[in-house]
Amino acid sequence: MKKKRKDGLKRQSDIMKLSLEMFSDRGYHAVSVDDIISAAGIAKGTFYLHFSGKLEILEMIIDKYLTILYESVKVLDISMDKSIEDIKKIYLDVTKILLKEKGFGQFLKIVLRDISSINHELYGKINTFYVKLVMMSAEFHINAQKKGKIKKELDPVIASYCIFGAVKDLVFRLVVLEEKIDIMQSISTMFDLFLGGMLVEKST
Amino acid sequence: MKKKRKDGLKRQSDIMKLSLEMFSDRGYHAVSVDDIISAAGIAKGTFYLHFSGKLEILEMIIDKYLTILYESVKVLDISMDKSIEDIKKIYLDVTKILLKEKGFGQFLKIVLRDISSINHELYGKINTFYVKLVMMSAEFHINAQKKGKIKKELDPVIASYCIFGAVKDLVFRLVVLEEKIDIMQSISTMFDLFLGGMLVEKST
Amino acid sequence: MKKKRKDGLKRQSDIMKLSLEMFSDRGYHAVSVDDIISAAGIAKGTFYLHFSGKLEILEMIIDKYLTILYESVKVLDISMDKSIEDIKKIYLDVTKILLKEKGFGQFLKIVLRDISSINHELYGKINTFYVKLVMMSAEFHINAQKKGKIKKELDPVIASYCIFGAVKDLVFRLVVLEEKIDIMQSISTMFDLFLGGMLVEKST
Amino acid sequence: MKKKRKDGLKRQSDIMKLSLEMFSDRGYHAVSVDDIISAAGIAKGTFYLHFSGKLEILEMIIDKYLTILYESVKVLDISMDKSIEDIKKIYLDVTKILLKEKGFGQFLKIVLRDISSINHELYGKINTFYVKLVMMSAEFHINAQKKGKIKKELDPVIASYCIFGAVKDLVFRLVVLEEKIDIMQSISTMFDLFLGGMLVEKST
DNA sequence: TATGAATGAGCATTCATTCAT
DNA sequence: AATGAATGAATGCTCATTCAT
Repeated sequence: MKKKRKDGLKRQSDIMKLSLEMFSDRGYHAVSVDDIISAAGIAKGTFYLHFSGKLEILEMIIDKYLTILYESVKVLDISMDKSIEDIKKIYLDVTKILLKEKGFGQFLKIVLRDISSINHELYGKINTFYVKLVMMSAEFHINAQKKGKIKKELDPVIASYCIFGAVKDLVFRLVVLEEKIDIMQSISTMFDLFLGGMLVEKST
Repeated sequence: MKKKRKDGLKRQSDIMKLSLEMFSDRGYHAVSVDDIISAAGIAKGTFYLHFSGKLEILEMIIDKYLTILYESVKVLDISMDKSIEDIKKIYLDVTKILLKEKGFGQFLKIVLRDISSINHELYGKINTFYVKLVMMSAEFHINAQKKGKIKKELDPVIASYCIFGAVKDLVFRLVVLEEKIDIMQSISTMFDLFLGGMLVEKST
Repeated sequence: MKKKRKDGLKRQSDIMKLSLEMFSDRGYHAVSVDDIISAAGIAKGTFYLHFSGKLEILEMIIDKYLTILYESVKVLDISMDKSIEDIKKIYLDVTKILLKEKGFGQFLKIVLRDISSINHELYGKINTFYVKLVMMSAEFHINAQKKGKIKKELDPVIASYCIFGAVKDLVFRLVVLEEKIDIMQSISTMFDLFLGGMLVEKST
Repeated sequence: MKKKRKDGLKRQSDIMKLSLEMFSDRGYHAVSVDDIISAAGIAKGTFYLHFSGKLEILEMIIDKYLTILYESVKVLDISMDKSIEDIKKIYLDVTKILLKEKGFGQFLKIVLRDISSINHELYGKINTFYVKLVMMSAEFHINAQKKGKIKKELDPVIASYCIFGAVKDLVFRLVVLEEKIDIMQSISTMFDLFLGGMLVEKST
């Protein structure tokens, strides 16, 4: 009966925030529109006033965070010429900023757990970004290879996929499985592993 | 109207094969029991004669392939003392055998794409196996570290997670995204990367 | 296609009235939700908008009439001190009022014919009311015994159960079996029987 | 696989005994043919070899006990001329014999709890027997009225219905509700009540 | 903007019964 | 006489979406 008037964008943003949390907690498929509207305290019609359906909410969530990520990546892009230590620092800084927002973890959880099984071109968007990251990494490798810093015989794309595969799995265990992981040690080990390899150098 | 009689197990196995294919093609959530029975040309009742529900089919599929995988892993387990080259060969042999069966690829697709969003303790089964593999790898590392073949400063568990993360991502792109990937080169690069690292050794 | 809009409570009440009639006519088990919705000319969803299931409708019907009955009983409760003739009159008045509403007869039919075979705690509600009635009667007996109006050697609870058993059977034949019964004579005979017994008093 | 051959009648009787127990415990509607055959350890087909369906089993059970009851009633029928004490004794004897068989209690439970809500002419059979009993009682009353033992102003049929209504309710509470009831006292009170009434005789 | 009653296709499941073996 | 795989109509229920108010 009450017609709580709100600024349209504010309401939309509220519903998105709430949906993100519910999707993250219970999975996209397990959350119904009814769940969302009763949690948001709005009527059915109001929901469809703001979104064309359940999928659109997810799309908007994905778009929102993807926009942020593309922005963040620009910073890395410029850094092409910097040293590994600088890169490392920038990565960590960006990561810290992103993880500060609660929603980003929830976004990651949905992306890593659910998106691939929803399909609707949505996975494409995510994958496009992922591939872009990998390719940036590959370009960086090529650059470093030209400078003689990195082994020339390594395929830069494949190597990049390996690194991001390892990182993705770490994030999955952290965000989706909620394992207690010593992140600093994990990252440190990853750097050592990817930079120096496992084999003991044979001293001649 | 016709009652096509079959041996109970044969029919069950037929339905499972068909379901596996449909789950793999269209995703677990997108396939309804109706889809399965109309594709299988059987009546509703016949389905529920063999399975308690849609989830049970998936469980039985998972169990079937997990059993095969646990069997396959036994072979690797014994190989603890062998050289890296031997290990490499055994892995490739097992992989070849597994990939020969069409169903195994479909199983992998479901596992990598859908399972994490279904949850129902089913993901646990898969993860338990995955962790077992990682731990076997870690034990192998420890062994190799004792023999001085592998760097002692690398955490064997984290390193193993990195390797399996990279491999998982490769398989995902291969099986789920159906990218055309040069597998031999990918594996070769992965070996070089993980064994020798990226950095050019500074010759003094 | 058309969306006949109604006040929520009005529609709910309409469905209840209709269900009551159908349950009464054909028996609770013989009436499916489909039967109800097609008779009511509403969609499946509309039914489940108002009721959580078939059983809930019955529960709400029971609750509605039980509330009325408990209200009616309050009148009797106060009358503890009155004479048998007064009691008789009040009983008849209340009965007349109740039987005026068509639904009450249907309610009685369901209660007497179906409820005991549905069980789901629902019978408990009915039985609780029935026992309350019997106990009120027993208290009245005790009162009358104290005043020397009624034989002291009769167990008041058992006697009350006898009376209500006889009445219940009468109502059953009237409402469920739809026998043509001369109610006034039946009640009159019952009063004579229970008050004075069957045996001819031996005059000395 | 095993084809346990049994005498047809023995098997039929076994299934009936089992069904009776299950119907009595869980209610006719709540027991499926599947329940029966799995409890009996026979195959679906075997069941339909002996019975045309679930309802037929119930019918056969009802018929069986009704036959016994009609037999028992013959004894009472002859006793028309005997005294109240003799009648009382015969009733108690017959009751004792009947209650000795476990199945009779189960039969009563089904009859009093379920039958009226199944309807299918089956209730008619039961009711016919019930009415026969009532009418026998009425005839006895008339007889006794002629002999001046019982008040002439009481309608013998209505009075009989009262008595049987009271008895039915007692049996219901005993068999269906499984209340702990002092049967001897109940019967004793009932006799006192129906024979002598409640009112204290006014001595002049 | 906002509401919430209404929709109906879709889904999972049950179960009495049939019939080829 | 016995089996049990197969049937399919029937049933209960969900849920994204629409639309009159």
